[in-house]
Amino acid sequence: MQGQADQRESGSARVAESLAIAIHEHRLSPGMKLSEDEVGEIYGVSRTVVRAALQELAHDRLVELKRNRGAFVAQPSVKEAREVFEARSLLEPRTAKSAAERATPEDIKILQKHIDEEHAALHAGDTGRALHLSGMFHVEIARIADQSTVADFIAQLVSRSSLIIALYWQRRTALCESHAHDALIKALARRDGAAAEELMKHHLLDLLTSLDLRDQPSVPKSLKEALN
Amino acid sequence: MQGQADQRESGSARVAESLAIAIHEHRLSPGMKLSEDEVGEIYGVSRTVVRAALQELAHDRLVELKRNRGAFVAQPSVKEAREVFEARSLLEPRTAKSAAERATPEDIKILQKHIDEEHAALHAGDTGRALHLSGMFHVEIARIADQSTVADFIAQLVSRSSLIIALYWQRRTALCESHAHDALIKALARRDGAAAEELMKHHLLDLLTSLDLRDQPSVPKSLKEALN
DNA sequence: TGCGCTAAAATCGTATACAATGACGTAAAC
DNA sequence: GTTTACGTCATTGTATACGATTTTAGCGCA
Repeated sequence: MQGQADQRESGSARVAESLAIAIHEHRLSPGMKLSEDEVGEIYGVSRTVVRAALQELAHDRLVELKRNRGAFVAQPSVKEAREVFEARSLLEPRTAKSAAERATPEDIKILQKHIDEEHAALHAGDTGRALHLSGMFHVEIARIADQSTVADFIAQLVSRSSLIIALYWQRRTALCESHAHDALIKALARRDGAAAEELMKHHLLDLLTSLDLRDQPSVPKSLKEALN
Repeated sequence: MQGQADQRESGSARVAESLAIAIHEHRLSPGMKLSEDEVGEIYGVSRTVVRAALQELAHDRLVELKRNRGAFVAQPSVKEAREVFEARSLLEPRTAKSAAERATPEDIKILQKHIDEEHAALHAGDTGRALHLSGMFHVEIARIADQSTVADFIAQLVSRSSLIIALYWQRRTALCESHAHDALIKALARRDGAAAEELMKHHLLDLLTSLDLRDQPSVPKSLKEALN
């Protein structure tokens, strides 16, 4: 995702990406322990490459490395959650504006495909995959803006947002938020930068307010973690 | 820098920080090869920890990892240089505004100390250290804004800016740019958020325009690299 | 039963060893 | 003289081994 450009995907990059997707799709929950031996056995690689992968994920704040204790799927605090969306609100609206001013018909097609797949996944009941694709939509917009540096940051923030949603999402809002993406793609298609910027800004605000950020640090999986 | 919070600084973190500072201070030039054996011998550690450190630096885009070829101090392209300053212009002005609204007298003292040390280093002829301290000033402002997520991004962008300056700085501007930081600190001291935002915006613009971003990709150290 | 101590088991941090890939120099052919 | 093929060397990628730290289970005792 944010790794350096390897022509042939290195072992650690493959493991890191697989784990990252699993986290995005909420198949790995916040707080879960990622034992080096266990992960290595699953992917058929040695602890060396697993450690490299975990370090990469730790750098993206998707896992937390505790010295001599191991790697755990990160559990963003309420403060961190607010910070992530604050950072996104600084980066994404302006980036959406740039994207709107540069979007080609092919770009629009790719975005539309993302949305279609997202709807399909949602219809199939695979909310995890739908969430993942929803995030990819944001990253794709940054890519269209031809700002790979900002795109990397946004990709990282989207990843962390996935963890934040896993922890703080309020169940009552049934309809995920597909309308926002539809409106965005329309603004991009007609190259309306100002509209895209405004839509993205409100979309992020809606996302933030749909979270329940009232203090409860997390939902610990076991009593021990609760009392740690 | 952006690593996970380790209570006791791990070996790789120590090596990575030392290398990062050396890069910030322009003691390691863009394009230089960082042999694992060599670095390991210097710091008295094995290649295992050196590799971890290099991977961390690669994630921050300070070094470039070429598969089966090794690690090299990064040589940001002109496009990357523009992207870095574009990202900074998205993040730093608003962050400076937040910092101004939150700055305590102690914060101002710390910032002033940074400036003083910077001036002292400059006076002592240690331009490398002055440049490093100048970057730390920007990171410190983000820290004052109490936005650690954004602060991490800014820290990474400042690091990369150091490399960009090493490659594209125009020598003719003698006076580094100390006035800008002085003006900023004054705005922060009187809690003038709007002024701080505007000052930071122009400061970054000045920095960008003081670079010579006309295409020459770099100054290769040897003929071979030139023809690679 | 509950608490504290001890020891064993598990897991991580680092070093070393081996395999694989690319770099470089030499030599032969055109 | 230039170029290409090959062999050797150096350097990285991965696996394994060992020591250090933490966790946990067992045991005795209050």
